Amino acid sequence: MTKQKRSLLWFRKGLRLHDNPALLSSCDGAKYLYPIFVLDPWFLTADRVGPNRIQFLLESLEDLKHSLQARGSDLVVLKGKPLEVLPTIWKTWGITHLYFEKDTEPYANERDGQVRQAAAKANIEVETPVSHTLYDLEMLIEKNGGAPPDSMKAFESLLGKVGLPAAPAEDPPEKLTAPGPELKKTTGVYDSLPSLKDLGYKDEATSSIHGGETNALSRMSEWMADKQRVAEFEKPKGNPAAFDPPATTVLSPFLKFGCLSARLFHAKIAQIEKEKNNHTKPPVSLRGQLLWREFFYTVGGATKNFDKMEGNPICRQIDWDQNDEFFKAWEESRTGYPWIDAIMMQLNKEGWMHHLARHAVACFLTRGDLYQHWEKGRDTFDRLLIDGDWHVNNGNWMWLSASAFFHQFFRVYSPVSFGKKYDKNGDFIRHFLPVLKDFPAAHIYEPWKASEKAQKEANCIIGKDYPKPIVDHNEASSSCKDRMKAAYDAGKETRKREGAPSPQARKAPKIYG
DNA sequence: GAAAAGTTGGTTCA
DNA sequence: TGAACCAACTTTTC
Repeated sequence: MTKQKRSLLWFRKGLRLHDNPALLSSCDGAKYLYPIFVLDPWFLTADRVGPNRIQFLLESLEDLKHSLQARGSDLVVLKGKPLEVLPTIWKTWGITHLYFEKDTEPYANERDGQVRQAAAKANIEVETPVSHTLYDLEMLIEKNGGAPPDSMKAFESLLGKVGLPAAPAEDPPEKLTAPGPELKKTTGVYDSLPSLKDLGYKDEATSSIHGGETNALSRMSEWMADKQRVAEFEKPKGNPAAFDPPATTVLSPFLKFGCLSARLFHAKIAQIEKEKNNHTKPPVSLRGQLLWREFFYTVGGATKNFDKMEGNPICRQIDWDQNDEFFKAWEESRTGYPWIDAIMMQLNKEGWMHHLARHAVACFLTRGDLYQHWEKGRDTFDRLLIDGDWHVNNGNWMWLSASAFFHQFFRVYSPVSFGKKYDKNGDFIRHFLPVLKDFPAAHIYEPWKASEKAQKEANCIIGKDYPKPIVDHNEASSSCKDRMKAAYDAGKETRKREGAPSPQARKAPKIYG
């Protein structure tokens, strides 16, 4: 007689019921279903993940729990290293099958490999469907001849061969497989979800963006109700200074945690594109934004040392400075450039900025002004962004620092003109840097140029109440450009000497489990 | 091998 | 507001 099927459904990302193939398979023919989330202490330190993202996660878990309960199921949350927690509970619950969504981040991949091994030893069947990305990345790499595409153009032509992404999975049944009776009686499970404080966080969350599948779906519907806006979406034309409301969808945090399925979002956009004769196209269109995410996932998953400069075959080797004063000033909104400092305040408070605002501060920290290493800025974003995503974040930092993908290092954003172009009056600065709010529009982007009298009238003395600029942008950017050119030239010499990395050398490291 | 393109530059001048 | 110019990278297209 065969054993009764008892499914363990391990949520990590993919915090949703819609388009969730792992959920469907786990219910299929099962006697009991045990849905869990494991709070891994590796993530739960303020220097690795800030309170805004953890709060967003907790809200997403709360929402998921309610949705599961509404369908006769439940969710329990445990704390500990997955490799220790999982074997304990699958023994206690007599688990026969384990389901979780595939995750290609290095930490997750390593962790999941070990979990698979432990599961195999315990005779547990494991199934890990792809539902975080539009495509199975392994398949994309294979179709591309074993190496990742190195530009968006190449990626688009690869997608041309592969076709459209699969449709989202069907919705789960109204009545899910019931949880086993011992689900909540197990040692170590949280009766109700822990708070930030319970998890050891001293600071409160300050973001106005709140997590969960319910919020994700309503935000998406609301945004897409205006079909014309979807059809005309053109990323480079967005306004980085708009914050109430922002110029983009702000769905990225929901995609990061899988509260929203990329495949569902893609299908909804494609539907509108079908209805409209005129619509923008990738890479600038709204659908194109999902393709950028997919591009960075594909390249990031198949490039050695993707999150480092050294030993990274696609990353230019650049002689970045190490100046902790500069870096701290950037991180703590003390550069003396209001446009830059206001964006960094938004990052700290909201855990989200417009894409172009990210460009402005990333360029300023690296090739534009301060010549600090992109890895340091990457770490700050990774800690503070609610949507902080390993693949996308690393990819974009290499892009902005002209280390990979983008090479026109002589195009530098001005920390004064760029913001002014969109927000002449400086409302964005006034909101996020209230110390400057009384400066007239003529001085708000360059308050150090205001006379002593004007500074007094604005109740803000530059050098005392708000810092003077830490560098002269014209001097700094011109020196940065010279150094970038020298670094590029040196790299060219090296490549000539050693030859470009062969496709073989660029072959994907085994990180797809 | 030359020309054009590359999701999102800045400044100046009419 | 838009065109010309700045200085000049790599990849793609022809």
